[in-house]
Amino acid sequence: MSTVDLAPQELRILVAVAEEGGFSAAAVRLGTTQSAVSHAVRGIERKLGVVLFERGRFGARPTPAGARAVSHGRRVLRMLEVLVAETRSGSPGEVAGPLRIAAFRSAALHLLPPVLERLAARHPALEPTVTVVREVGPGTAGAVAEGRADLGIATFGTSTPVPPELVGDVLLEEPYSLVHPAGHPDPRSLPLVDWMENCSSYTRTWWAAQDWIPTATVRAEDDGAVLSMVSSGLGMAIMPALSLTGAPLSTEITDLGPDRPTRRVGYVTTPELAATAAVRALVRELRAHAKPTPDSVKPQLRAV
Amino acid sequence: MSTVDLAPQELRILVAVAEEGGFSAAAVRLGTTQSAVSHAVRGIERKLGVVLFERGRFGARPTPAGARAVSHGRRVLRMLEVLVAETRSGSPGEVAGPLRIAAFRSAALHLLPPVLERLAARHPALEPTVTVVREVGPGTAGAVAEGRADLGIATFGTSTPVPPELVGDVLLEEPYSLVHPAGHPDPRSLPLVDWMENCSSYTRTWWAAQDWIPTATVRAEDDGAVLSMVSSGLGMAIMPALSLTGAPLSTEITDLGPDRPTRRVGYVTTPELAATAAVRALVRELRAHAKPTPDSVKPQLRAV
DNA sequence: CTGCGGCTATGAGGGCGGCTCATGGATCCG
DNA sequence: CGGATCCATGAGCCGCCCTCATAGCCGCAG
Repeated sequence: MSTVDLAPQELRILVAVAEEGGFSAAAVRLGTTQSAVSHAVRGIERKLGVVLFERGRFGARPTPAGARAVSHGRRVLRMLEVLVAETRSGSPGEVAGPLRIAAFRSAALHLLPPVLERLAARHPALEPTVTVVREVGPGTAGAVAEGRADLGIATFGTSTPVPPELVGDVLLEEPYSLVHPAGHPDPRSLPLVDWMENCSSYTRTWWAAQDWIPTATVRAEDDGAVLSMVSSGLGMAIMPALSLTGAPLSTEITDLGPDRPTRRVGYVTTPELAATAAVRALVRELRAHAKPTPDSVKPQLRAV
Repeated sequence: MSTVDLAPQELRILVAVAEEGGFSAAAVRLGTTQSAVSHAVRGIERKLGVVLFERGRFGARPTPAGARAVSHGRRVLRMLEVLVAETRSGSPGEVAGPLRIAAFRSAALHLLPPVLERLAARHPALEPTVTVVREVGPGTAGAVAEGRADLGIATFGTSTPVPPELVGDVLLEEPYSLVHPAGHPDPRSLPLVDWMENCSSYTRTWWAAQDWIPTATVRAEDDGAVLSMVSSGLGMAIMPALSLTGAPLSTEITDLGPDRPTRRVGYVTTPELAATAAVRALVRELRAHAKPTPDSVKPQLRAV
């Protein structure tokens, strides 16, 4: 029956400690004392009856319970921001305030710019921020789930399942193509260039059906590096369309035919932010921009 | 750049003032003084730079901005509850805490009991509360949208559209049947008994296709009153199946044939609550109980 | 018109929570 | 062993929020 109150300041302390990895560093970030942080964390732990951080020489690491508290806390803080912003703005059509977007590299470079441009034209008071997140491990969906971003541009695949507490939709399904140095006599003799985020779960099955395999495989840092290696004549690569927009003239792109592998790209957000005017506006622009794709593509995530 | 903090207590005050319709009444509900409420509201308004309530002899009514603040505030408070509950509970499979359900009368009486029984068996620590809400005007969906309930059992019809910021799904489609006093020689000669919530948008089109119309129409308070009037021989009625479960033996029910009108009953909740373990558990039980209905029924609400 | 009974607004004062300051204790490192 | 770098803890102070008491406003009844 003991109803527990967590003040916004307390939530900020939790988040800061988790992100800075220690009480002292968190205190610096918050412009307060290490002592205040220590007292506050202790008080919160007593209120909740749960230990939230493991303390040690290293600083402080969240326990599982602490991790849950932090990620919920970030969301609550974000909702409080939204409350203030949407309460202040007179007309409901008026959208303002920050909007944090997490995207993998090629989406941030080639998908988002035109969308954000039109979004800015329609809602000048909106302040979008794009953070590039490696689409490995938790990826962009993880950034959203932990409250570090409001909306993520993600690839929907079996390799990294989307957390069930998120909602989202597929925006487009894009094909992989073969890219190789322009005018090369025998592209198939070149080594295949791959990169970390291309978990190849998309392309693995496709390769299995082919009657030839590349002579060698080279790994690169990211898809941009892959593309520059290909354009330098160092190899060939199988890359998704988004990574190939703006490919240099020294490369040649050939379609892989009807059985080519594809990947689905979409957005992910938290349920509470999906109701936000800012997120809705961005989703609207994203959908409008991705219109070319037939909407026969089934959404992967359910309403509830 | 002034980052504004709203303490949970302040949010509770906003919500209480909006729901009680005045500062004094809100103070009573919160177990504090009218003065504290007045000071708090003034302080919040100064922090936000917006007038949240119109004051008058009548008490206090929220301005549009105030209404936005209140509805966001309720959600933030709910999220704080969730934070505490999920931080404390060790395993994520463990569901506990209050769960507020809004349902129209016949659903509360005939649909929910078996569902809640199985829910209680599976999650003993869950404390469901059912509130009966008239399915007129905003109805159960309104109760959910305003944060007074976590989940609503609603009828999906054209008459009262569901607010776009909610999510939900259809659970079952149930037929209307004719109910009349048992053994009556000519039921059609009896007056038709109708009730407020039966907005008749479901049945109107059906009546239009019939070759007879009832001699007279009587209005009753609710579907329970209608049923008792019918059983007393005072009239006949067109009622949905849920209202007819447990109808007394003195009534007779006749199917209306293949073209009978039907209505769709489902659940409605807010996106942020849809991610909650408690709501998910309830939805799971609701779906399991409503299984008989073919799931070919398309969901009416979208994911975002 | 005047007193009464609803409201809310406002000022003064007090208690308590959260902050700072200073210090202590633990642990690693050279 | 001293120093560095963490977090913990106690004392004291300050500000916020609450209570109490009172004032102002309006409608209503006699």
